[in-house]
Amino acid sequence: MTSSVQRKRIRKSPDDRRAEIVEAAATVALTEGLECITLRRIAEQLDVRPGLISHYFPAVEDLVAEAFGSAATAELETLLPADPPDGSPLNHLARFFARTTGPAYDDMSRLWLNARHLSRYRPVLRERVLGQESLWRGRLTAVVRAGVDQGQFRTEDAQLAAVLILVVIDGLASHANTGLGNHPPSVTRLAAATAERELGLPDGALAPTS
Amino acid sequence: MTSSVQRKRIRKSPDDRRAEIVEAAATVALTEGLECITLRRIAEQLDVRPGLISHYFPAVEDLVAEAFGSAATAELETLLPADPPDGSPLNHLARFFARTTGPAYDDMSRLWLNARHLSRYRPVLRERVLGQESLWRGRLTAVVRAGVDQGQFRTEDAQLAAVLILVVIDGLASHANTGLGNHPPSVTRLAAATAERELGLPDGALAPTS
DNA sequence: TTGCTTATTGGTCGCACACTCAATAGCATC
DNA sequence: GATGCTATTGAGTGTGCGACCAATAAGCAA
Repeated sequence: MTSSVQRKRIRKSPDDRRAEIVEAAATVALTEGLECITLRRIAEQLDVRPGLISHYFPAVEDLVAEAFGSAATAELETLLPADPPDGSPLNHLARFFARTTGPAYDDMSRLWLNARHLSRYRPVLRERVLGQESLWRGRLTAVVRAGVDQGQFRTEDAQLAAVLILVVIDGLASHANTGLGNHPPSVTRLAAATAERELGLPDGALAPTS
Repeated sequence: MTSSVQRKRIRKSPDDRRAEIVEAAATVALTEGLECITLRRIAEQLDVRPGLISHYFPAVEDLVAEAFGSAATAELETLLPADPPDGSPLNHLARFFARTTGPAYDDMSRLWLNARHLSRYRPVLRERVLGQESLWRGRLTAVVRAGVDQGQFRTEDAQLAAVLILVVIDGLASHANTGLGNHPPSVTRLAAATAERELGLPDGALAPTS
């Protein structure tokens, strides 16, 4: 008959709970960074006990990888949906470029930086990052290829062009990350020009001239 | 008369000790990452007690910033010496490009990634990163400007061109970091072509055609 | 040689972390 | 309403971290 107050327990199906945990972790990853994914932090956010997180993810590293994968997949689906909605490849690419160089992409670009760095120490995360890179590259390559097929783009190697675009975007993001921040639009314009040239597009076709 | 064995103490001048500590921390930063700069780790490497490190750096964060600054400055001095040795701006730039996209730059490129990410949480480090960015940008801009003056390069805005080159290099490094690793030389070539175009150089002037 | 300054130590504190596991209570099923 | 399965808890372990500080010895100056 100890006076200890017992905690109200809410019991959920393993699938639901797992999904909840991953979602919470993905949110924390995007807003605070992957290293803030701790048992305590996630448990607090879900109002459960740390032990429960451990129960579903015996090793935190697995949860970290899962969270990154979840966030990256969701973001990619927004940027370049698998089943292309209406619009030409040029439209899709222009939107992709505009979004990934815009402020709405800040969190995700930070997360990429974060994940790439951390993946040096965490093998499980590393695999996920490689997987996502390949996914993003594939998706973008498909768009480029479609554009070539429709005569909108002209390039020798679609995949190579896609990688170049990703490299340039990552470079911009990497620089922006410190907060030199929003480099003058001129840099973004120059980066766009690089992509435009590679795809045989006229100046300003991908992003508005500043 | 306790039987505790007393440690042999080696007493050095504050300046020497400080320099020693920063150097050790810079090495750790380059090889293991900035988060491995801990009182215990650095103390162990120098064969002193953790308290001593605290004595010189009451806040570890300051040591981290110092270590990054030291490593970055040393690297820049190697890549783009302040007092240019013999060689034309084109030579200097070509060497800079070759080195920063080569394997010898791996550690430093990882460190940049590391520092940019960490600077999100550590204000002191952040300031250092911004300072180094400005330093690198300035140094590279000077080279570009010299090349323009000598008629080797042709570009409207030297600083803008310099930033674009840095962005492309960072993008390559960021990608390479995960270990997709050494992307095919073709990507590097494409990146070089971007810089060449921006500087009004013929194809292959900056880096050998693959 | 003696004395004094101070660089260095050793010990300790409090905190946050991941991980473990027996006990327990929520809930689907009958 | 009773039963059984298991999702969830509570309590605890051990590790590594930054920070603090009184005591101490190294080595310079007198």
